[in-house]
Amino acid sequence: MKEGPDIAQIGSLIGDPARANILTALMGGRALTATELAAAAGVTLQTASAHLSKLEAGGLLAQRKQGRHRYFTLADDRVGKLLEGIMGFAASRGHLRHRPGPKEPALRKARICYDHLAGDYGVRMLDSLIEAGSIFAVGEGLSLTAIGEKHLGSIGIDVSGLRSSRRPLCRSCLDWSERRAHLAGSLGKALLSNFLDKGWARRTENSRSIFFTPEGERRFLALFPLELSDGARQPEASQPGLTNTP
Amino acid sequence: MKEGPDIAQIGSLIGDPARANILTALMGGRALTATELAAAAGVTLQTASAHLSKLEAGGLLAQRKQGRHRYFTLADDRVGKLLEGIMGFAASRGHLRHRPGPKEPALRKARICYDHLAGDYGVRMLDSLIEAGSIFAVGEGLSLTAIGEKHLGSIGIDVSGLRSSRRPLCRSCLDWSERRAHLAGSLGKALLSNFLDKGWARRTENSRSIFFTPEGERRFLALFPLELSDGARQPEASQPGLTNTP
DNA sequence: TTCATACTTCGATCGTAACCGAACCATCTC
DNA sequence: GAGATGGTTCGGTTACGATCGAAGTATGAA
Repeated sequence: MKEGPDIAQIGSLIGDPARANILTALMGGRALTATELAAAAGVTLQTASAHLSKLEAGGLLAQRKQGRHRYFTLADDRVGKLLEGIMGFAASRGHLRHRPGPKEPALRKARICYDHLAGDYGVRMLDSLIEAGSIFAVGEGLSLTAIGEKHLGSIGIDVSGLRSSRRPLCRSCLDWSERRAHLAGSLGKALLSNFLDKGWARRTENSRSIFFTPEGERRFLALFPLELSDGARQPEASQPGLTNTP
Repeated sequence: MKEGPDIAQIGSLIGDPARANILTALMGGRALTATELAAAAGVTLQTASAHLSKLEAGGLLAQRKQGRHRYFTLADDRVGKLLEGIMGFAASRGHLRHRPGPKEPALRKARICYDHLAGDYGVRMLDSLIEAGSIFAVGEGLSLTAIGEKHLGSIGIDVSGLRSSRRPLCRSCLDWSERRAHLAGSLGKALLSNFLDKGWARRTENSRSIFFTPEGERRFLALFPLELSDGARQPEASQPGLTNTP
């Protein structure tokens, strides 16, 4: 016993329902105030304050004072990835919260996962990019190709600018609703920002779901077509000479 | 609030120190009885029994009755991956258990991670395989090459047999002590089994650490050489035309 | 059958931590 | 300055869950 890092500490941080609600709310990516988080968690401000202190001490949250407000975010994208990983696991065990609520379908269709697009649309986007040869996939690894750089450049994504950041360009993130990978990393973030900037979609209040306008939806689907039928989708692309599929 | 899967439930399962000890012990990969796990967790048998019921109900554990014994294991390798992910996160935040114990160095050198080799030696093995062209890496994705299949076949790994299993052949797993990737998946498992079978190394009682014999260590290091100096190691291999590095 | 071992269930205790009311600071507006 | 809003700290209550002793069930050994 007592081997390795202390998983119990962060487990218990995530294990409290109020704190889990706070973390889930912050998965939306935007910075929220203590008051907003208290409402999200369903507790009073005092209680939320105590939770927020613990989460920050545990390294899960970062805060930034702005006037008399105190804005909280997830500490970094590693926290987001960790939480999405746990969500994926929980979803696979059927531990959905009680019963699917009315907002559930919208959430499954398109939602924000920390800072990038997830849900059916997120998965579709990655599938389409792989099919088009824009992204090269090996197992769980993703890499932008020269074709992809040109392709995305044409819709206004400055790849070379993204590459200067410390953060990996492409990262695969397991989608809890689709149980398949979608695109994360700085490129995933840039793509979602691009859609929001163009007005194709907008964020909804108090929810992680992303609402596409009819026009935006049309354009999105045109930009990311899928040739294969749904049943035949192959998430793990391979190449001659490479053998990774189970 | 109340969006998405219930992360609080599994958070609280992992969040109890006794249960965390049980899970950590089971990361060793071997099936353990309730009595053994009670000892590992530092609680009485009754208490452990209650914990084990909860963990099983939560889908983290699988049990198998054998005579009057009841053997527990992690439910599957996804649980192992989840736990290793949390460990990696916890280690990165400096949440090591209190202070490094006497067993810590051995654990950092070579240990078992569910069913494959981790620690310095695990990371070295993967680095060497990539350098030798046996494994092709793109970001976090790993793939066995034709060269690698021949190479590993020569030391007694039956790759085609492994490929028939449902489980992915190659998978990268983040090492909490080295903070870099090591090889998991059915190939990772087969390699460790191979070393143990050959007597190069053996498992230690009541610990996840792996002990290499002097002869085994010599052979292991010869089989997996490293050309690059330690400082210049490049975890994310790339290929002309592929651009994934930050 | 009898005894021992492995484990579970029951019942009671006990500690901790989540919770909120109230009071207290800090920052902004007027 | 006074008042309002955002947030923290303090104190006391409460409830849940971890814990163990004791008794009960199942399996194997003699």
